[in-house]
Amino acid sequence: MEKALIAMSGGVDSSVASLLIKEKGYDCTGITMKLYDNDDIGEKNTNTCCSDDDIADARAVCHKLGIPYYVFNFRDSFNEQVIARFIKAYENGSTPNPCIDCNRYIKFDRLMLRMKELNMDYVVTGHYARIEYDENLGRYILKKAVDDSKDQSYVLYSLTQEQLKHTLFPLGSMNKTEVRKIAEENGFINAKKHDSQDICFVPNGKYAEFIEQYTGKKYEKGDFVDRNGNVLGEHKGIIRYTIGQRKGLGLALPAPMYVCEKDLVNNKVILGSNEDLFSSELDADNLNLITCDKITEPMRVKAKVRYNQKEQPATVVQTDKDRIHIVFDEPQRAISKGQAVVLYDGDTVVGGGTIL
RNA sequence: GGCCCGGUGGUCAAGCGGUCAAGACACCGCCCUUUCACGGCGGUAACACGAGUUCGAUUCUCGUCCGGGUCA
Repeated sequence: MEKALIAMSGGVDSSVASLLIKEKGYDCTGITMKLYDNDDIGEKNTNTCCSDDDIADARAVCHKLGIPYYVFNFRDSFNEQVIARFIKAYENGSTPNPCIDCNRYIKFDRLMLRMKELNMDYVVTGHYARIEYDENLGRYILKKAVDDSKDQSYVLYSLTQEQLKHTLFPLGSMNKTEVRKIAEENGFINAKKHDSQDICFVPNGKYAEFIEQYTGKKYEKGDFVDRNGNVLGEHKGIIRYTIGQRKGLGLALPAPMYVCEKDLVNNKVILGSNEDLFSSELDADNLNLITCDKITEPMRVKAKVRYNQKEQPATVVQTDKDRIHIVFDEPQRAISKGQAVVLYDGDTVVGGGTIL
């Protein structure tokens, strides 16, 4: 009997994933990764991912399913691989996506290693995405979820062949409504729990405050300037802004202005109109390709530059071992350094990288 | 002191005789969302003061007060 290690957050999705995997006959073990202490982030032990409540929920579900349950302490890895990168990215003027790093370095790396050490076969998560083995390619491929509105393939583009081979996403072909229904039918305690949102380790949504508190640093104020260099006001520290941002500028202007650029050297934030945000090319590194080893000639794909965006037609070229260059058919809004570009061929994830 | 310009929500800023007094930014809720953003919906909130003209004044006139400019 194949052994599955199920990563449970305490939410509905991973709970239902556990049930489905168990029904398929795997030898299951449920676990929750302890990624940080709420004390670390100045929060009460409620309402955040990995809180005591979540652990209790996950444990209750495992109990109901009759499978063993453990908590793994991954605080150190999470600190180094996710939180530290997150902070460093903002300090460098980028806009990080910590969920992607968490998948890349924690769930499908640290956790997968542990799974292997335990002589198990699969890591199971509640992600909405599909993994298939393609005979023609001789490769595992990652595909979008059947429920397009819940598709999470974007945050999984970094998975390697080895990782895909040892991963199961039981919810990939389910609708969210079905999942909730199954949870209710099975009397899961979290059947009606709301979906997660915000950065898990910044539950109040104020990431800049989190960074300042965590690092003990203060990020210098500076000028907001327009594209001609005219000073429009004072910004509250460059980490607080991302490309395309409109709200939170605190400026009284006749028309909406958006963050177009961040000038770290001069500590300036450049503002412009919405139209100023569009551009049709980008470079990305940190390349991970799933459907092939290498893009040998210009390739037509659909690509997206943010999680919540529909794929856009584009042409990709690989410019280096680790790099690609993309030209979109139509200019895209607010392409932001640090976010991921993910390439699709229909429902299949070709690969992706980090925008430079 | 003389002359000129201006005083509309927390901020910026429309309106210039009859408007439920625009809009933007901020703020507060909600929606969207496993990132950050964008976006959508809703909410709080203003015509400096006094006296005139007028059926009616934020809008016209005159004072007062307060800014800013300018001139000897």
